[in-house]
Parts: sequence; structure tokens; C-alpha cells
Amino acid sequence: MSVVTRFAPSPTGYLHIGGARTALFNWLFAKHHGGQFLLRIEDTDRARSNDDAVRAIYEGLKWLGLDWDGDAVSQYARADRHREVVEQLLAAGDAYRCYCTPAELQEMRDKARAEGRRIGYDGRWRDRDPSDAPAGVDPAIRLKAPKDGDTVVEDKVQGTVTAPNSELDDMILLRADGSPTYMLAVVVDDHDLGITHVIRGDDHLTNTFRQTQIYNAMGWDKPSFAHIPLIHGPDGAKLSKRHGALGVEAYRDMGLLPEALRNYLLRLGWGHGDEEIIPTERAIELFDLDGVGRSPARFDMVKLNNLNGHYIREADDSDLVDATRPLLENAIERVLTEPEAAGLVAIMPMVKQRAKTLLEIVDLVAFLTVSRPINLDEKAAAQLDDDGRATLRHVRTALDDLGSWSGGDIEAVVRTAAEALDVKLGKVAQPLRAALTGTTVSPPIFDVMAILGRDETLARLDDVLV
RNA sequence: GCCCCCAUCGUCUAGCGGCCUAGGACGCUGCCCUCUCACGGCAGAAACACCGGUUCGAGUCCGGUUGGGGGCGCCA
Repeated sequence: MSVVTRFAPSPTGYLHIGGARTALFNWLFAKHHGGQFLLRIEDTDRARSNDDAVRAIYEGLKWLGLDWDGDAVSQYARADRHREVVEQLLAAGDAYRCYCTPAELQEMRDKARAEGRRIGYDGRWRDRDPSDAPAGVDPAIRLKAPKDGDTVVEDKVQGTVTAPNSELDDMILLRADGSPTYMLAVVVDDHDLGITHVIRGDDHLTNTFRQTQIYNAMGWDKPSFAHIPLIHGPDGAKLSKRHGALGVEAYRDMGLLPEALRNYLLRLGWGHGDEEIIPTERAIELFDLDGVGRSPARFDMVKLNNLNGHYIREADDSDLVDATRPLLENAIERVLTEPEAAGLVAIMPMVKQRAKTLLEIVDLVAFLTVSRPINLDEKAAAQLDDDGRATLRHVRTALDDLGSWSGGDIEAVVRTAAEALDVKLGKVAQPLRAALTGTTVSPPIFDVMAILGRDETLARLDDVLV
């Protein structure tokens, strides 16, 4: 049997990080088994759905590199089919009309809570004569769920999970306005789409009992279920906006690489021995449900950044230039000039090993785009005291006689100057760095000088020597 | 409140009864490399929540306690 998985987000916001991981697991599982990965938008609640949110999901998945098979399915568009299934259930006596008012239901909940029982519907219309129906009230349709025995879910991650049917009430299938509920729609769609494996967050584990009852009532085969633990914030509570649970586009804007995010998300709740660095190809080869852990994992930005640094170091220079350029241009609010763009390309091999994010690369190459006289930060200014400037004067003079302007030649001149002054190279390099970049941290200074070019370098030195 | 799930270093995890004086990674500390910052290398501190069983033997199996999480909508 060929594997078919699906990712089924509700379009109520962006593609958040937890959803991204769920999508990744489904995608990897499908790829690993040579199956299909489908996308279904759970938009049965029209009031909460909007096109922007749907677009954000598409773009988030695309950026993450999780391509789905075929067109995305709109759950809302399948409402007729959902109603058809309810008609079958009604005809078979497995569903019934309920005329309770919202106030009545609320009262029921309050009473159950007060008596320490599970909160739920008491089944008062379950066996009531239809002729009792109040006039002018549209009924909701509920499943006539079994009252005795247990409902059992065989979960690929959580194992066998059992709940007594006495704890499960008769869920609503069709609202009074005739629209299908999520619980019904998921089951019908998963069945109709031929989904073989439902991999989702374990906040759906208890829902699975109720969905199982629908499968049973319809006599349908159930898919395999795998409920993966939720991602938690640093404080151990379910990840929320309060923790900075951002959309994936926010991680893109922070300068994270999709490959790094995939690797990080994969390792959050899944492991394969001691392997930490698992590029996507390797992940497809290894991924299976038995490696998924049962306990929730906390989201750790520091570790994500570390992994991102690894993938930045591994990346092609030209790819990094392409990825960095828009962020850099956004930061300086203008397009790069030709020399600046060339400088970015030239400096990339030196900066990529010093950055954990693309944004850090932007910081490291800022010296390329500033205009004279450049601003000096506090530490840089401190380097340019009388001593520092005396040293620079000496170097500046030596540089005057330098014919070529290659990194190697520059280095030779500066080293000679340091020897002549009888100081360590650092004593010369730091004032140079301060004068040329305005900071005390930068790529190797001889590379900076070579890329800045003779004229710009000497001009920046003169700026601080007047 | 009721139901369900979970529990190894600060964090992510390896461990599927003896190979564990509990391994790896991130982070942290020290040293080396070094023009700064990184990278890289070396060394180090750091965990089986607790209590009972089962067993010749338990981090690994069972029960309970505690702690954490999730669910309980005419939301998804």
C-alpha cells in the first residue's frame, strides 16, 4: 500500500513553527516511503478563515522547501460531501437531531463542572420522539455514539490509548446552519483522500477517540495515527505568541536558512542515535515514526542558531550572497552599488565562518556600505587614542610606497611596520580595524583593506589622522 | 473538576534488563590556535524526579506519588 500523508492547517494566521514541524514530519514520512504528501486547508469556519492566511501557509511551506502533491484541497468546498455522509448516518440511525439551545448547553456544562463530571452533552435528544421538536428551531445533528465499552486508538507514537465511551459525549456533526464541523470533515476528507497516515500534534489525541467513532459508524477503515508531542516554549508551556512563536517567514527574516530550520525541527522530538547534523537527503533516508519521542520538547533558539551557523559555513558563497543581498539592501534602504556588490562577493568566504545568521553577515559587511567619514563606535574610538594614531601614521606612510594592492602585499607591509615599531601585529591591526570599519570586530583586516581598495583605505585612514 | 499523555545533564537527546564508573550535541568554564571576532582542536563541570515492587541484576519492566503538558465548543 502506498503511503499518503497530509498537512491540514487551519488558515487562522501564519504557518507557525509547530505547524511547520508537523508538515515536515508528514513530508519526510511520505518521501521516505515514496508516497504522497497532500495539503488540505481546514477552512470550515468561514468567519476565521481568510485568503491572506492561506497564502502565508503556501509561502511558508514553499520557503521551507516542503512541496505538496497536487492542488491544495479546501475543506469548505467539500461541505456537500460532508452533509451527504451525515444523511447516511441519519438514515442508518447512527445520528440524530438535537434541538438544544446554546443557553441549555451552557447550563449543562455548568452543572457537569459543579458535579465534578466531564463536561459534555447529556444526550437528552438522543432517544426523544422527533414530534417533540420545538417549532422554528433548526436542529444540530449529533452522532449517536456508543455508550458502553471503550474506544481504542492504536497510535504509532503513543501506543495503545483507551478511553471509556462513558467519557465521550455525542458530538455535533452538522451545525444548526447546516455546516459541517471539523470533527466530521476531517474524517470524511481523510477517508476520501485515501490518507494512510495521519501525523499531527498530540493536542489531537483525545479528538481521535471521537473521530474513531465516526469511522466505526461509517464502517470505514481507519488510517494509522501518529500523534507527535507539541513544541513547548522555554518555560515548558505550550508554545504561544508570548514565547515568540512566530511564523516561518519571521525566521527567514532573521536570516535563518531553510535547511537549518528543517534540521533543527527534525531533531526536536526525533532522533537517530548520536546524529545531529542531518541534511534533508539524509533525513528522508532515515525518517520513520519509531524515532519520534513521546515527550514534548522545548524550543531553543540558541541551538537553532548554532545549526544555522553550520549550514552557513557549508553553503555556497554565491548562494549566500544571493540570500544576504536583499537583507543588506533592506538594512541600508538602498540598492548596492557595483563596487559594493563586488565587495560582498569577495568578502563572503571570510564572513561566512563568523556568522550564525544572515543578519550577522549583514553586520559584518556593513563596513562596505558606510560613507566617509565613517562613524566610530565607542570601542573603536578608544583604539584611536594618541598611541593608536601614531601607529597608524607610521603604517599610512609605509602604505604610500606600496605599489600593488593585494592582501598579501598589504600584510607584508603592515607586518614590517609592526616590527619596525617593535609591537605585536595586534597593536597595529586593531587601530587599523577601528579606522577602516568603525568597530573592533571585523573580518581579517588585510582582506578588508584589499576589498576596500587603495583609495578608500587611505582616505579612511586620513579621516582619523587629521 | 473529569479524561488522556509525558518524565535521563540548563536545553535537544542516546539508552529498547547486565556492554552505563549513563554516551553525543547546544550552551557554559579553562587551555591551544590567532590581527579582532569567529571557526577549529583539547580538557572540564553538569542528569536517570521520588517511593515501592518484579528480577541474580533496573535508567531500562510494573504500581503509586509528585511534577509538567494536552483535551473537555453548534473552534480547528
